[in-house]
Amino acid sequence: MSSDLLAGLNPEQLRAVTWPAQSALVLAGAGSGKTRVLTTRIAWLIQTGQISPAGVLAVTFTNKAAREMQARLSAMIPVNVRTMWIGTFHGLCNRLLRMHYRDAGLPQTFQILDSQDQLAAIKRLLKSLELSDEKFPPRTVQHFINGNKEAGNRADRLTAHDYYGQKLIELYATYDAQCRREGVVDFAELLLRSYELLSANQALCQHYRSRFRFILVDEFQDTNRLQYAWLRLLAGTDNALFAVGDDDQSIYAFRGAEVGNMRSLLRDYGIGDAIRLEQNYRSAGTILKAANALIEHNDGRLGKNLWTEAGDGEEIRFYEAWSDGDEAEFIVDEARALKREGLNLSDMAVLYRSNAQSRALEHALVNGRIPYRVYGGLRFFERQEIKHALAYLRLLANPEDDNALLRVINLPARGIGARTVEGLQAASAEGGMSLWQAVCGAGGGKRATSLAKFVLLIDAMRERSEGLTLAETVSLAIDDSGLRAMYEQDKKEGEERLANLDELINAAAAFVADEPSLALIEFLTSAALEAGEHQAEAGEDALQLMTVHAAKGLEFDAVFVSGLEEGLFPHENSLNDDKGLEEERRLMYVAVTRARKRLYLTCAQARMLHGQSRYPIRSRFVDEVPAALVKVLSSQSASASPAAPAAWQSAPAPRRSTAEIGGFRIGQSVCHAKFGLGVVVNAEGAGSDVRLQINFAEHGMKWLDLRYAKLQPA
DNA sequence: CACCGCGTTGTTTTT
DNA sequence: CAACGCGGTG
Repeated sequence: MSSDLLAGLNPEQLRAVTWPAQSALVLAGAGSGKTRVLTTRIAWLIQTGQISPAGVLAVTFTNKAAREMQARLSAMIPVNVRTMWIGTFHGLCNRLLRMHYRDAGLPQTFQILDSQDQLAAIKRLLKSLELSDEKFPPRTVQHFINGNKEAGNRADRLTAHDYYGQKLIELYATYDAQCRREGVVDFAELLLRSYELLSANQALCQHYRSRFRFILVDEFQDTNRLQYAWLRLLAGTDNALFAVGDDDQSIYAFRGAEVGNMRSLLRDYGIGDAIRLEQNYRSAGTILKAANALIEHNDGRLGKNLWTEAGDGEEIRFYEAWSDGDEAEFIVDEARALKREGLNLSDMAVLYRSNAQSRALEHALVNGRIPYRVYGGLRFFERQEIKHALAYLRLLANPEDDNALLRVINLPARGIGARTVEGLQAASAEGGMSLWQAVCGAGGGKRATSLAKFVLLIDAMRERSEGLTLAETVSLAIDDSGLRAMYEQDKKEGEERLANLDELINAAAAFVADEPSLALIEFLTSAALEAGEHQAEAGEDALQLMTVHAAKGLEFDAVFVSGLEEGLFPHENSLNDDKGLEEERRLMYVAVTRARKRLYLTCAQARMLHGQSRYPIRSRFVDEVPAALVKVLSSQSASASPAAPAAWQSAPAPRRSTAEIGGFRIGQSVCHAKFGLGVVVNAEGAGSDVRLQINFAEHGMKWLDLRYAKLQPA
């Protein structure tokens, strides 16, 4: 009964769940029961007969979120979730393109390029066009292409005002031609292609419009322009677009997310006002007050204030360490203490701005014998040995896949070197054929022997794989290609890589294809689309380490937000404009709202970065937390400059609490007998052996040894 | 063709 | 402090 379904919802949640068949924007704060609202609404729509399961279209950003939604739904109502279209934008577009590959102008076996593959393809293209990657950095080209695809622009619709721009457009066009020839599709292409498929094909579009009367979108603040256009296309004028998001948690603008889509949605669909979910079920009051105060510093918000029925709870703890090592040791000690108090390590997280920061933490954790687990970094299907094995499989499925061929034509080494490959590329460009065709057509000579052997190898593999199961095929590819033998030779990393290859065989064995005859194609697709969620946790209770980005959507009893220093968090590359700074602040907001009971903020007065010591000042975000909510924990630095809460509430001007080194501080103006006026920008050393880096007005950057240099404050 | 060593260069990340 | 890319040598 629907009464069961709706039981326990608060009034706002209830309003959102039972919203009539119209478009809506739900502004869902952190910990306000967003996923519950989304899934309950789907269940309610089905239960009240407003749609059939096949009429559900629900879009998420990660596969994990999609799976969670499916799991919760099948727990709520007896329904086959496979009939529903619940998935990521890319997953759903893939589904669409597979079903209508002819209309979309794609081969049935089209494969998906992940970002790595795309970059490799672009590098290859630049090389074949003899463009220096200094003038055309591959990453810049990649960014240009993806940015334009996400704006819905094909190369032929672009115009340039200068030579450089013109070249980029040409590159874009040539890249697309290359992808078409090879039968591959990048991530942005999945979206753009399915957008074009629907907008060019009235009947098809109408079919889906009448099917998906209710479209639900999660994490709407993270959608880009093309994704919003795609949603609008499917919604047409009659369907209800139900979007859930939080502008304060928009942390992916750097890769094209448009928070502005939230305002656009209100305008485009004549939605009077957003439904606000502001009651928080996660964090203690003090933590929420801190989060609210912090995010208040941003402009142009849709506006929202989190509150809770729970009490204030504990104070927020702030610790300013001497060094990054000291900071890490502090965290280790506190984690150990919390564990003694009965908290599981897995209910505690250490968050940081960038991955490089995990090193110092890991070092201290190993020394302190605290088990930990680092999230992020290399994912399963991105590992090189896995990529190599997949490349052989892709060649079996489609020998025209130049990317795959180049990856493994000489791996393991079989006497086909760079010069030979260059020759092949020249031949393929000249003859307008794929590399595989060029390999097959190579003439006589010594080189041709090794090339002919390679053709024989791949063809033999394909023949032998006939009638085999997917797992057997994967295993065969690993063995026959010589990959296994190659890694068996490798003393250093071979063992782990072999284990991963075996894991790949296991994954293939567990893979269930929709269409058995396409099992290999489907397996390769899912490898690209789900680069591999982090593997199932080993049983051990471990402290969780991850970037703030990776922590979005998660929650922990205790959270350490570390490295709160200007230049690190907020990151220095974001300090140039207000937009960048505001995104950093939202990142901080995400970090703070991960904590249920206890929140630590930590920073260090000295930090190793890029092999150099830096002496940063405390992050402005620390100062944006009201002092009354914070308990400053004593440290050695506290005695040097007593950090009385009142003292660090003198915002907005950041106080200089930099460590002194040799009587000088970073940022200080100094005067040198010979070089004149300058500013201290960096320092290293200790005791009497101190060196300062100084930017002199007249003489530029210099390192000076304090023992010899005659330096005085200016 | 393969390997070694030097110099450069460093965000965040899902699909 | 790393990881990666390039250029030179065996």
